[in-house]
Amino acid sequence: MPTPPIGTSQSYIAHVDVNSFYVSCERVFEPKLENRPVIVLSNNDGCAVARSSEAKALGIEMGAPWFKLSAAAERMGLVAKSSNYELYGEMSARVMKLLGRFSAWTEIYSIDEAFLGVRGTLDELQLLGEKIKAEVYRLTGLPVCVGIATSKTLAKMANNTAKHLKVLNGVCVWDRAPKQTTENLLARLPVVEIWGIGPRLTKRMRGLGIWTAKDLRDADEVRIRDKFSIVQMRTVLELRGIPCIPMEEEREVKGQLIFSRSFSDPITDRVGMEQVMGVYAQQASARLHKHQKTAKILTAWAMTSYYNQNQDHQPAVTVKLPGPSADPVVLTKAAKQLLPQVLVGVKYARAGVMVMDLRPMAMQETFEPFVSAHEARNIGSLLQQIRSDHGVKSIGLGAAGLQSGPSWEMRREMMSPRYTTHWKELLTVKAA
DNA sequence: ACGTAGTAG
DNA sequence: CGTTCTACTACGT
Repeated sequence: MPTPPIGTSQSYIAHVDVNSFYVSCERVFEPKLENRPVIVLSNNDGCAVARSSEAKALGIEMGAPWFKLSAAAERMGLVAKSSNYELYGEMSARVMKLLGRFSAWTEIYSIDEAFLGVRGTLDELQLLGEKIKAEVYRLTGLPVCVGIATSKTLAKMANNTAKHLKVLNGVCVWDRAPKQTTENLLARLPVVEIWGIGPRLTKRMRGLGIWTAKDLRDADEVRIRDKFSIVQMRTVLELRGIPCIPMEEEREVKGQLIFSRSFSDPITDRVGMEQVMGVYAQQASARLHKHQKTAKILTAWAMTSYYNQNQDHQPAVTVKLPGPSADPVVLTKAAKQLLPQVLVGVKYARAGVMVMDLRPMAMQETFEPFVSAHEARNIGSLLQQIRSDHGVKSIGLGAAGLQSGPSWEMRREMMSPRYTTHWKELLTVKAA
């Protein structure tokens, strides 16, 4: 008697992503934005980072600078919103929690995307995709598309197909479509549209006669590895439906943390830069404390605007900390080592602090020859405690602790209320 | 070990 | 005048 088959159904990957995520979040709380061209702007209201389909139809590109759009916005009926990351972060958490109901095996890939390990017949998978879409919409108000295939790369491609082909109603199970259809799609899809293939690789691939997803899938994978790298070889196999990019474990903190921002007004002096370094270093300290991590290396940098070609300057320092640390005093001191390189009178448009080589904060009794006096007295934890009780702006060291917002604080003139995270900004509903 | 290139969202 | 921010992997030295 034959043993029963272990899995009668194949293992698949579902890729779920929210349509125009930031715009959709804004629409949940402001339904009059439905069916209108809407964009969400980057920090400082600099450029468009999310566009509704109507805005895309107006020809507004990703990254289009607001100063070039603002004049014509009213005539076009275009609505712009400043980014409200607190709102998006919270909506994202709701979606991800919900997706956990459909699979115990999920990978949160970005703020608005997740991969889910799923099984079933092709028809069952179709129903599952429809169910996911309907439930996310019912419980969060956000529209998603679902792509299902045997590899992550194809699942992404299926999702993209679901977004573009209206007849699919937002769900595409790749292997369920007629062979002829998927072959045509691949033959028409430029390589730059494939996950992992950017503009540089696209150019090099064209040189080898590889223009479409079909060309790449049918290319010799060993040749691809030799001409490019193992990453692109995996892409070739993934396009053939062979999973090569595994589902990743959830990582609590990444290998590095970066704090960087463009300024609303450029910084031209050492005092200003000193304040900025203080703020970033303390933000870094706060995040490290929150995750109970320490860093061994800190890099601080500043740069002039890319568009200011006659004044190009990018000072940077990398500092090996005296020992693994999350201490705000240690980090601030390290970040300020950038200052001697800062030229007075040069217009710095942005700056940042990056901490690397992160590792878990040592337990209490570990031998620590490099502990500073501040650390020994636990000032870092104290600051962290006060921040969590009274808000991140309640306390800080030196110039970074100043209350009045310096001139380089973020410009966010069109920001929506933080509906879901601040009691005073709750949505008001009026009964007719 | 560290810096650079390339990519994603 | 002005064009986001964060984080990864691979590779070459």
